[in-house]
Amino acid sequence: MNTASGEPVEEKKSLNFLEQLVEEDVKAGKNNGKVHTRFPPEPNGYLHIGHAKAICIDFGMAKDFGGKTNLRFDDTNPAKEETEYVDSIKEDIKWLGFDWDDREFYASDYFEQLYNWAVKIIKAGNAYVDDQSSDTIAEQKGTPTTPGTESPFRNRSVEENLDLFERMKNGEFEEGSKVLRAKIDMASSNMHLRDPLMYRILKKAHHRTGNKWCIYPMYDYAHGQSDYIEGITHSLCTLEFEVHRPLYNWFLEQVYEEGKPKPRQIEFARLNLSYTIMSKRKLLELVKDKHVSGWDDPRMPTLSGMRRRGYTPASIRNFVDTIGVTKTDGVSDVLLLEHSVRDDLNKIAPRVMAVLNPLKMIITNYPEGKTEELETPNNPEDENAGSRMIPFSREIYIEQEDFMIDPPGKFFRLAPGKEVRLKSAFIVRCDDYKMNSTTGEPEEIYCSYFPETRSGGSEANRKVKGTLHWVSVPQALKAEVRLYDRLFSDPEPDGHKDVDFKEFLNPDSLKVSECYVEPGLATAKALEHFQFQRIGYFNVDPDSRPGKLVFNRTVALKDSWAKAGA
RNA sequence: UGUCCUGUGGUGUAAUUGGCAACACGUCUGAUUCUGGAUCAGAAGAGUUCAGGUUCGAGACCUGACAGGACAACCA
Repeated sequence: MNTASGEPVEEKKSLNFLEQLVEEDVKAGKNNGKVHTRFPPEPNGYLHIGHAKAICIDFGMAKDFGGKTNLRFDDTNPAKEETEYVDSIKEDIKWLGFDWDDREFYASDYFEQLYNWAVKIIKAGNAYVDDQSSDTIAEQKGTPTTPGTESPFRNRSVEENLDLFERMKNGEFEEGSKVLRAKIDMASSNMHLRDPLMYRILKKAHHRTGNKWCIYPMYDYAHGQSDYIEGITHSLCTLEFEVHRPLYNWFLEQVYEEGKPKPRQIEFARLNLSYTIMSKRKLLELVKDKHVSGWDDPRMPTLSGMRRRGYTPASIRNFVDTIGVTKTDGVSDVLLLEHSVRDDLNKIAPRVMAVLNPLKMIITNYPEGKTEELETPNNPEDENAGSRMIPFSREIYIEQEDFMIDPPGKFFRLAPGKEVRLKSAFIVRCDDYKMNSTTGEPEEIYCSYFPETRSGGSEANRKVKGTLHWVSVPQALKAEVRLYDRLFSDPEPDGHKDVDFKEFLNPDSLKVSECYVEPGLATAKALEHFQFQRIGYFNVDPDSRPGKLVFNRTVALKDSWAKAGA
């Protein structure tokens, strides 16, 4: 944008609350004005659209302030974590368009350091080994409204604690028989400060450290210290960690050395999407119980599922950008997401001819056996997209719903006696039709065409209300289409206390059928995007094979005719 | 009956030393179109959860309600 004088005008976009806080820190010279963030997934599931928001924020914030972002796997629980998830997470972040360079870290890389710091905290008298069972510890925790009670082991000597903790590490005790706890305040109004666990005994192999350790640090202890080790300045996370912040800071103070970057935790609202569930546990349930074909089922809100469905990285980034960053948790409408894909695909997806529910049209005055090639633009929204040739002949398929024997007033399509344009071809008039005696539906329609109305021809400018897409019968390719719809029929499937979210599974979320597509699609590659003209955006499923094409519907085109309730 | 956080059109957000509530999506008109798409023009829709207070002036500041969310895993 420019002013009359040619001066560039800064498009003033207001900063979100996170950017404001970070900017204040930078201006105040904290951490020498540096900004370094991290994205810390736990490798226990696939990334979903909610993670995409966090990724965009973590990487975007650093980029905006000239800093870097680390990828750190928060792998402190060997019982749940697997390498399969590590690989998929890396693939998804790259696909989304972000890069961590060589800064790929693991909390498990820090186990030794974390252990040494724990020893230091014990020596300072701020941690102790507790011999009680988890049930007893839970009981002593109190409730949000009543204070907890102190463990009888709370005041063991430093020497005894040191000895016990080392023996815990050496595997001398059974799983669950001892834990290391921070000694803070059993009466705190913040439950997380009531002597939280730092370490538990887990005799399980870890996906990276194998059997080297049999004690593993808890999230609160490991996460903040990992931030500190990596020189993270801003530890951005979701709102549910808000109450953890005092503990985050407490642990940090135990080991902090002057002059080093001091990470600051700031929380933002996680993404909630209507008609969608975001819980990893529940998504896993859908996979395990075979309600979907896998983590990458195109109906899943996972990034791998959305990629397969035909969502583009840009559409997801734009979506995240439009919903913004705040501390108010609400539910964003999937409509915004869908608008975002349409918007992106409209600009980049080549238009092709495809007929989902074929109805044969015979053009009675077109020479039998003749075929001609007609030129059609690849994408009218993109001047550089060029054009291609498509075959036309005496018999073509049109969409069943584009023909009505007795149409209502504003029906712009084909009906007996009416004229319509065939996209990039001719204007035709319907003269007659044949009914199928068993179905009671039209089976074939007979039309005459007007040779001079060919696109670019002398009568091409004749006004007709409707334009139909079509596919020439002899050259048509048969393909499979998978028509996807929302996985759930309720706006908040997991928002009902007494009803299981699976009750809201949409039985029509997938309809598989056959269609006819133009011959040029024979060479379409997996994940390639197209617009099936007048129908919707589709992409090629990885299941697709030469001779057995498979298309997924990403999202339908907006349809004001259907919406009018016709 | 605790502590912390949050309340702005249907939805998501904006209003940066207090100054006539803005934008996007959606909705509805109309124009245009060889996609009933896209595009363009326009309209409706909130007086900012409520009640007090400070002020010439409050969405913003103060007080008190109310509503929603988070927190009592050897999960992250």
